[in-house]
Formats: sequence, C-alpha cells, structure tokens
Amino acid sequence: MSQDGIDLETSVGYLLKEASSALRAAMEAVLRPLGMTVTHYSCLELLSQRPGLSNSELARGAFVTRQSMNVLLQALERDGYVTRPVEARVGKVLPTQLTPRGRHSLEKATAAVRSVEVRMLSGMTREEQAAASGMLRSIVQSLRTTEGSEQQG
Amino acid sequence: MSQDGIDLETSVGYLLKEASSALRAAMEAVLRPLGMTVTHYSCLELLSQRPGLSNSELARGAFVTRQSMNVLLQALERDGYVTRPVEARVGKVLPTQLTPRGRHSLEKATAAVRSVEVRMLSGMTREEQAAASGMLRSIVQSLRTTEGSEQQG
DNA sequence: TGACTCATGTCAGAAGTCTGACATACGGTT
DNA sequence: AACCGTATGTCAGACTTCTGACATGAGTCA
Repeated sequence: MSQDGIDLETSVGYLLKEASSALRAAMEAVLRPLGMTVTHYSCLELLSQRPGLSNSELARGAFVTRQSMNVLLQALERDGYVTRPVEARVGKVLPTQLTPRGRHSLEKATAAVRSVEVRMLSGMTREEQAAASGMLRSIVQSLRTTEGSEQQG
Repeated sequence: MSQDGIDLETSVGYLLKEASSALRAAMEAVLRPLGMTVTHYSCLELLSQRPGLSNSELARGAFVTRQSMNVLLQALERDGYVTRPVEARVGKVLPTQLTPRGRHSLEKATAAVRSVEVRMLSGMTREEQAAASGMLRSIVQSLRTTEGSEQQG
C-alpha cells in the first residue's frame, strides 16, 4: 500500500484529463459568443474538411455516439447549416453537406478556435509540437490495443 | 483558403481530444463492471489522497462544476461511501471523508484504472513519460493564461 | 436463394452535467 | 461597524450525451 493510489500530481492520465479539460473550457469560452458548442463546431469542421461524411462517421470524428450526433445533425439541418438527402443512394448512409450558411458560420468559429490552439502551443517549439503529436498518437494506439476485450467477455 | 480549417490529422488539439477520449473510454470500460463512473472514481481517488476536501475542491479536482459534484456527493453519502459533517466548523466548507466502505470500493477501482494507465504508457520509456508530463503541464499553463479574459469582459 | 454478421439511422428513456439563482460566510476596505 | 467582492453549498430547471432497442440494407458464405 506504499503506492496504493495513483498519484494525481504525477499521473500522465490525470494530466491528460486536465489538459483536455482546459482546452475544452478555452474552446467553449470563445465559441459561446458565437452561439456554438464544441461538438457543434467539431461537426462543422469535420464536414468542411471531409464533405459528405455520414452521421456515424461524424460521430466517430467528434468522439460522441452516433445517437448524440444524430440529435445534433437534426438541429443543424433544421437551422439550415447542413443538408442531407432525404433518401440514401446506397445502403442507409446519408452523406451530409455544409450549406453556405454553415460554411459562413464555421469561418468565425475556426478563427476563434485557432486562436486557442495558437495560445495552447505558444510555449512550445516546432520540435516539441511534433513530439507532442507523436506522444498523443502513441497513447491512442496503446489504448486501442485489446480495448476492453478482457472486460467485454 | 489554403489553410482555411484546422487540419484535424495534425492538430495537437484534436489529438489531445482523441487521446483523452480514448483514455476515458478505456476507464469507463473497466469501471463499468464495478458500477462506477469516471467522475465517481475521481472523487473517491481525490478523497483518498487528500482527505477532507470540500465539495468545491473536489469539483475542481475532477474537472466538473461544484453543482455536479454536489449531486454526486449526495449520492455517495446516501450510499455510505463518504461522510460529511452536518454543520461546517468554519465558513460553509464541509470537509468530506471516505468511509471504510468507500475505501474498500476504491481499492478495486484503483487497480482497474492502474491497469489502464499501464497499458497507456506501455509504449513509452521513462524519459518519454516525463516529457509527456512536461508537455501536458505546459499546455495547461498556456491555456490558463488570460483565460477568457478577452471574452469575459 | 437463404441465413448470418455487421453497420447504419433513428426513436425513446435514463443519466450526467450544465447554467441560473439564492442564501450564507469569510476577508479586506472604508 | 458597515460595505463589498469573493467563495461556498444548495436547489431547480434545461440541455447534452448516453444506453437500450428496433428496423433496414450491404456483404459474406453455404
């Protein structure tokens, strides 16, 4: 019991959560004046870079369930930010597109979010940023391996 | 429009969210069989390492609002995992303590979470882990600076 | 062709978290 | 002492996200 708990001050997991929480809070702060949430923005940004993504693909990209993304997409469609075909051309997949209004709304949000990212990286050199990316990728990779397979049986 | 959006594949912010999401999912997977959520566990772990924390302090430590933590604490108190004095000795602060039952429940959870953290760090050397900690701390520091002060006016 | 598996879109209900608001208590200032 | 800004605990309502469930369609295999 010398090391009974996970030392929160040193734990990479805790620091990861702290950093992610700080980033989310900062994004919320700059997106709120634009009437946009983080998931809302993530969805639009994904559609901007990869037009035609389906509901499920957007959900995976924004790290929410497809049910949650569905709720959001219906609201975005209702408000005219995105469009989806009424019927699927193949299977059940409904490719989503950004409307001009959605694109316009995204512009300001992207600028705001970029300012946050710039601030976040302000104290790091290019090399450190590259190292950070590699490290985060490594973490994702490690966690994906045998993900829950021991528990899910 | 050559760099109109934030390239999600390269963005440190996106990778940070992805890593944090993967960590959370992995933690949820191992905590679910124990009937425990991540916030639930965080609260207990915080109390184990720093007995007597108040509701607001626990909220900050678990990265939720004090209202959310209050809801959780009431449930934990009702179920006998923690105790709080009925009246504050000084101010309104109610120092929270882990009960034996809470401590016992935490033991299994800590082991489960530690296995996740071990898996997360499996591909990294000690030096890389230290570098990761430093980098995450740097990010938190940068984001805290002038946090929302431009927007909150 | 038929059965099976997998992925998708969607609905409904439950759970967690958030914002807004209020009363209370401390600390420093006047 | 009186005031003011800050922090805390708490209640209430709303929002977001989740889990559970169902039907549909593609792909595989016998």
